[in-house]
Amino acid sequence: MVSMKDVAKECGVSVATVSKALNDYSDVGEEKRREIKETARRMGYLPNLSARALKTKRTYNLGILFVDEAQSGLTHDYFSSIIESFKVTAEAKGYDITFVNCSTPRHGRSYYEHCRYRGLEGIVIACIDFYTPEAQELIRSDLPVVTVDYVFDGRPSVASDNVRGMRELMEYICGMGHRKIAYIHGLDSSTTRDRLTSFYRVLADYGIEPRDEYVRQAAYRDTEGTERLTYELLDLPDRPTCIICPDDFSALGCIRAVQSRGLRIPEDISVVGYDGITLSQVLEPRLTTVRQDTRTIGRRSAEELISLIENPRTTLAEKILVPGELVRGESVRKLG
Amino acid sequence: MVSMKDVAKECGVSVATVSKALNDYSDVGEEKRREIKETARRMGYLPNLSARALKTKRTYNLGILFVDEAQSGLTHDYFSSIIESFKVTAEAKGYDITFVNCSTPRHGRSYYEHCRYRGLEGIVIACIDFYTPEAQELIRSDLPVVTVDYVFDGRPSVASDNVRGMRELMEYICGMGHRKIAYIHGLDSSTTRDRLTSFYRVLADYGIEPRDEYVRQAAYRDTEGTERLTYELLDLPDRPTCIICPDDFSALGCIRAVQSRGLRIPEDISVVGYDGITLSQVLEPRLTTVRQDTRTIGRRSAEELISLIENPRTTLAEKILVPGELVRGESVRKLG
DNA sequence: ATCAATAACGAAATCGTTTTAGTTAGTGTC
DNA sequence: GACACTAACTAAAACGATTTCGTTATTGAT
Repeated sequence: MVSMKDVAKECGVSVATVSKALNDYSDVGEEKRREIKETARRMGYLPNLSARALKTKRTYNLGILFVDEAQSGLTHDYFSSIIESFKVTAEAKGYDITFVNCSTPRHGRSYYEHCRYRGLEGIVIACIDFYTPEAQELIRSDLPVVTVDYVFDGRPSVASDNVRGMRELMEYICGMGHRKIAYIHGLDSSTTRDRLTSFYRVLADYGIEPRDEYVRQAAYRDTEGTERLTYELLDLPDRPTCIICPDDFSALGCIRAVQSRGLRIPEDISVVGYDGITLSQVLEPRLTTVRQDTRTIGRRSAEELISLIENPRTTLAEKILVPGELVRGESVRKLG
Repeated sequence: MVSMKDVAKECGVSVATVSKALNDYSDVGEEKRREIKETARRMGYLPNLSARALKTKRTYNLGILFVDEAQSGLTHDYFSSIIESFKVTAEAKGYDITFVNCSTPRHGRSYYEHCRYRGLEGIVIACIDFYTPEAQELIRSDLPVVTVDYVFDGRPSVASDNVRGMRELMEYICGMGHRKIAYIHGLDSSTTRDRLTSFYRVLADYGIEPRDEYVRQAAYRDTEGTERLTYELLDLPDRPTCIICPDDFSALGCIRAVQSRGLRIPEDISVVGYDGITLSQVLEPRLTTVRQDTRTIGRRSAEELISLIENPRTTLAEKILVPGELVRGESVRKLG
């Protein structure tokens, strides 16, 4: 590998001058600067990041913590899209992205230790169990951290506005005349709680008495669980006219159940999802859902994180809420 | 940050001794070694990767090149699963994974230059256009490289065995009595060519005359294209009894078309996909498809790459073929 | 001519490791 | 007691950049 020393020798100057020329310091002549830059290019010089990082403490490397337990991480459309958008934004600003090692390697380091070890300048955390001691250590640490869909006091976070999203979805459903609305919600998390809150509020707004037997719980993306619970809902003496699924993917389970009972969507029963992933719009009928703005969530996370790194003193908006968008598919029937 | 110097001072020894103790060199006393390791731990010492890399030229960082043009990268189930598996394997061996920057940042470096700059020790390449000059530069470079689903002479690659996979699928379809088989194949690539080869071979094996009007082309994962082509196939005077889609996801388009013509799967027409992603098994009816072994593909890619890095002299198997597995769903009807 | 200011460059220290080549002290042998 | 060995440690030179503090030469003002 050709180093600054080589370039310096070639140009007959010192390494200091080469460094300054390449970094556009003011105290190097216009002539020399051009010559040095040109020979560096010609010789195929590439700066050595390790050496630079050693001096400057800057690695221009961001970490992304993202646990994929049982296929629900990288192969999870919602989070994958967020990551993709995060990546694009960060790269445009000159940062690279490294996965935070989570399969606890031989050295047995914690997330935090691993981030320090790897020299990551900031971390975005998404799609993990935020309540493990290890996760908490990282969130509370001195490293710049941005969390996605989870709010920790005093730390910046970017989240989908589930309160508003579910409100819009519910108002649409109620506006279509539905009064018997079932909600198969996801496992407990701030996301789930926000959506539940809106679910009950809108019911109240419309003067609808909430019914316990209409509210069930399944894991996100669990098609089998949602399928099973749908059967239960369909077997109710007074069955709902609309079923809200935890998310678009699990809605597939709901759809299976409905179809195998010989019912049609939306003629016999309405079904809605949440997320707005591509899948939801290629189903027949097109699913009514709330599209979460993953582009913006990813982009804002990156911007926030980088700003945190580059101007540590700045007080930042601590909680960024990104609104979703109601997608009126064809899976909700107008009643009455 | 606490460095070796701090640990050395605390223990009253030299940095050299600390380094040797921590790296288990033989010429440091058992007593001292234990003491040093213990104080290092107690003081929260973490090795500085940049400094180490500067000396040893080892970063324990692998690159993954993976272009996500128009949502077909990270949000692509097949490749996402491969990456996930690659990641797990590599991390278990002490390596971290960094995305190779592909959105050409301000410095305007090529893939290769970026890899060198970032100090990546090896690269796995998947899901990109292998025929760009930039990609070729990287593939032909002196960096350890493993390609997925693409074979370049003399360089190691890991690929799904599409020849065998399509053969099994076709033999199953023919075995079910189908003779009028349409194939909507993907855009040209070695994967597509392998599958086409098997498609025609099995037709020949069964003495079936290939019919041009049954062979169409759509982009992978393009539901709309597949939907449109399905209409064309259904409108044929002598329409096929079975349609092979480019992949599971695009099969959704095919299914839409079939359903909106009022036809049923598999009673009126059989439909099969390829990939075996989760989606395919939660559809109604469950899709007949070929499950590609993403776990193995990812794992072998990582093993191959790391072996290439750690024992550069070793001559390795240059092309690793990973067999898939026929998944007999419910979407192919038995004829006759 | 003198002095201060500036422009353009270089020497050398530094970042935190690794590693080579010693050095020192202790042990065993004859 | 002299010798060779070994065990256990250290000093110091890298690695490739950045950056501080000089140094020198030139310019402009007086």
